[in-house]
Amino acid sequence: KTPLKQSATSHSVLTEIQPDCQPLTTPPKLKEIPPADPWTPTSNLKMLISAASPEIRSREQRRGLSNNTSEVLQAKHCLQEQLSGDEYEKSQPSRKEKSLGLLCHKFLARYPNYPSTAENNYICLDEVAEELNVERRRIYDIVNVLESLHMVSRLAKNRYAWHGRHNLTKTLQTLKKVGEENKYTQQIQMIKKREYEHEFDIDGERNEEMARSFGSNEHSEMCFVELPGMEFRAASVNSRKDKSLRVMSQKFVMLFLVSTPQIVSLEVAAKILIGEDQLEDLDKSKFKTKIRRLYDIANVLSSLELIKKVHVTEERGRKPAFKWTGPEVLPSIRDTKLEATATTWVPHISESITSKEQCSKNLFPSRVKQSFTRHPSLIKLVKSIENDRRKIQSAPTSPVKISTSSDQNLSAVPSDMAQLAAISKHQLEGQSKKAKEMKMKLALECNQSSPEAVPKPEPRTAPLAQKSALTQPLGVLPPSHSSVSPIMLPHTHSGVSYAIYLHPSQAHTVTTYSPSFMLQPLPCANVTGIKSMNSKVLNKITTEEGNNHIAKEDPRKSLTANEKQTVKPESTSQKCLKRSQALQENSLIKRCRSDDKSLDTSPTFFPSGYLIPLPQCTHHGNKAGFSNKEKAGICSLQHTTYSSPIADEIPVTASELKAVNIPAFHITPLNIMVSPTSIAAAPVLSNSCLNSSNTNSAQNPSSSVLNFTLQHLGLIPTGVQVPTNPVLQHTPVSSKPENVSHSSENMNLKEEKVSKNILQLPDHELSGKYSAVTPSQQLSVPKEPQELQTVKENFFRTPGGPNTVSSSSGNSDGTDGISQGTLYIPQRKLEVSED
DNA sequence: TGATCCCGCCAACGT
DNA sequence: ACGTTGGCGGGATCA
Repeated sequence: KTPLKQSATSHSVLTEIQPDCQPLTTPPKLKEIPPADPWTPTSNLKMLISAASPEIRSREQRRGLSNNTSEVLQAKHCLQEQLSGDEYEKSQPSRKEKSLGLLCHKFLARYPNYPSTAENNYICLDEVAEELNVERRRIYDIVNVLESLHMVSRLAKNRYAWHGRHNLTKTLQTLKKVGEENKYTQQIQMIKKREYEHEFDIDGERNEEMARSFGSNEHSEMCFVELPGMEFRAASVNSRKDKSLRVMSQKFVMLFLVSTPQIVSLEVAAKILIGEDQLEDLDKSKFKTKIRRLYDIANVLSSLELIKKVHVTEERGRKPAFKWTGPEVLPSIRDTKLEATATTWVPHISESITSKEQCSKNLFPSRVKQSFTRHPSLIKLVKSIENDRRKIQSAPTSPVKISTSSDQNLSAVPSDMAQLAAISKHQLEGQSKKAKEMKMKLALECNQSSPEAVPKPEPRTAPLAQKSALTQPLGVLPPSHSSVSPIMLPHTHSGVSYAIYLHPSQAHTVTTYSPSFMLQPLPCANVTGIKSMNSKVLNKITTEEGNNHIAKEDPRKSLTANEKQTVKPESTSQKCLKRSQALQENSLIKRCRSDDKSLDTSPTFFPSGYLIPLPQCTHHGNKAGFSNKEKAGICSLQHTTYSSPIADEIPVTASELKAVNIPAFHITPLNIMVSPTSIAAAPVLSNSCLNSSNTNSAQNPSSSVLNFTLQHLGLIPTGVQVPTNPVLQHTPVSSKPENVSHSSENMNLKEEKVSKNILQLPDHELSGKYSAVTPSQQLSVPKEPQELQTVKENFFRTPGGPNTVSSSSGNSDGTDGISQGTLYIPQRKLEVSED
């Protein structure tokens, strides 16, 4: 049968992850095949035939491929099984053979991980379904999750474009950001806590729960997160009523990205995704359905090797879970920068604020509410807006764009630019005052910070970025090292800032790494970004979940785990104590020690105050206003409410909002010297430009300091020295051999109306445009002082690494349901076992 | 058994 | 009206 042959080819491809498997011809090839088959005049007929003996074929194929790797093994197993029952063979392809995971492998095998622009990577669902001998329905399942990762995008009915992993990094970054905004971390904690309480059947103090759920749930609604380049196209083609799978898939991924041990149990995921768990009417059936769906998603994510199945063992028993095995997701440079700009940092601040909203909540409870109420659409809007903003920002600076005068799109830009510039100016002025104030504060709070360190205020504000910025563990830069501190400090001064003082205990929370916290006498120590590295270790090892402990109480109390617990008002805490105590004492102590070592410094003091720039929060809102017109309308209203000082000052029209958002824009026309080869780098540069503009290169810490810091953070091995050029540094950290082909697949960007896109980059690559910077790309970027600065900032900012999770602790005001030291999650012992 | 999750009905949409 | 998508959950398999 001819069809088999086709499938055979795909199987061979199955072998594994080889990125470049036949990048070129997949689509055409597929097409060819059908004609080859004499027996099937019609596709339908063919389908039928294939259906008749799919298992047989697959078997044959597998045998042929027996030399292949893991896949083969499975196949063999299947075969063996079947062998035992000869007669049955035909009847049972065995469920596994039909599994979505396997199907997905086949599907993925057909397309290169990094398709070149040249080839037309179109996917015809019908063809694929046919070739893979599956019903179209199944293909939808796969495509939907791929779409959620922007690995494919729908061009038209029955037609998709294959992007492979080009956009993956960017997508993940975006998802992570959104996840943080949604306070998924806190939600997870909540759920765990609840479970815990449930176990003990403790006094049903629903009050807290109610409050908590209240806070956490609201945003559970979220729309499909789009990438800058792709959304429009897709939107034009199909209605965006996207519901489940796509969105669910994204949310699921977010959970991994914001979790510190990057392990998510199905149960927790399902609850969060359902979102209504608050009501406690855990609809059994609904829950069950959710789980089912999650399995579907997990299967394809597994095929993509982004996650893998594991089991977490708790007192309760073994629970299915998945562990993130995908790339570490670092905040994009751009984002980081923005964040930096947006937020003012105090070195010691260990607190992390997940979202601006959170900030706003804390600061202004009353107002906050509004912001919280973000409608699902809002989030989306914000996202898209942000994206737009980025584009715009990058545009001016991006060399390519400049060079390409030919762009028609550019024409639009100028006017916008002008507006933005004007606005930004305005902002700057306002901010500058505040900046001064900030400086003052900083100076007071941290002796270390030298006046020079304080950069001038930057115009650009990055709303979203804020959250992450706060996340930074102050510990990274020990206060004692005054020289260093300046670096750490974000130079941004967004206008009004508020100082929040955290208790040491809270500081703990901040730490990405929860387990260690409690014991640490010195908050700073905890702060140390121990980050994600741990996660690896954690595997198979017992890990505690729900590490975040938030305590409002006096810091001293929190010094030790025991003490801390004692402090806790809740009865639960006691119980928790019992359970967790032993554990804490054991492993935690170890960790602490190690931490201490690394930290060495010991600022005994914990001035953990951090300044939160309100304006930025506002900006967030502003952003929303910014992008899509339609959305803009909606957004603008809400945002207005945000009420940041700045916002107030400025009329809130949508257009204005836009301007506000883009402040960075004018900033510096960077003279970016980009190496010709690295077009992709351009975006990066632009980012750096923005940030760096304020920053003096002089401020940069000595390389030795940098090295020291990095080493302590575990970002680089002790022996390693970071080259002067930070950019290069990056490589070790994130570099994965994903070679970034600068080539961009030329997704039909043209379609995008976005004039702002300056992306006239010759290669049009999505990644390039959007600044999805891959490690390799970064490398290619010529060193610039500014860039250096940026990189450094990134490092410092993300001591926690990809895993850095903003802890929930932030809300001291309790506005947020979760906040209030009340959120205490008992540590539980988790055993993660791989399957 | 509980964990997985295939299968395909059928509704919501698009054309 | 018909074809495409894809939510959904019964119930078969797997471990």
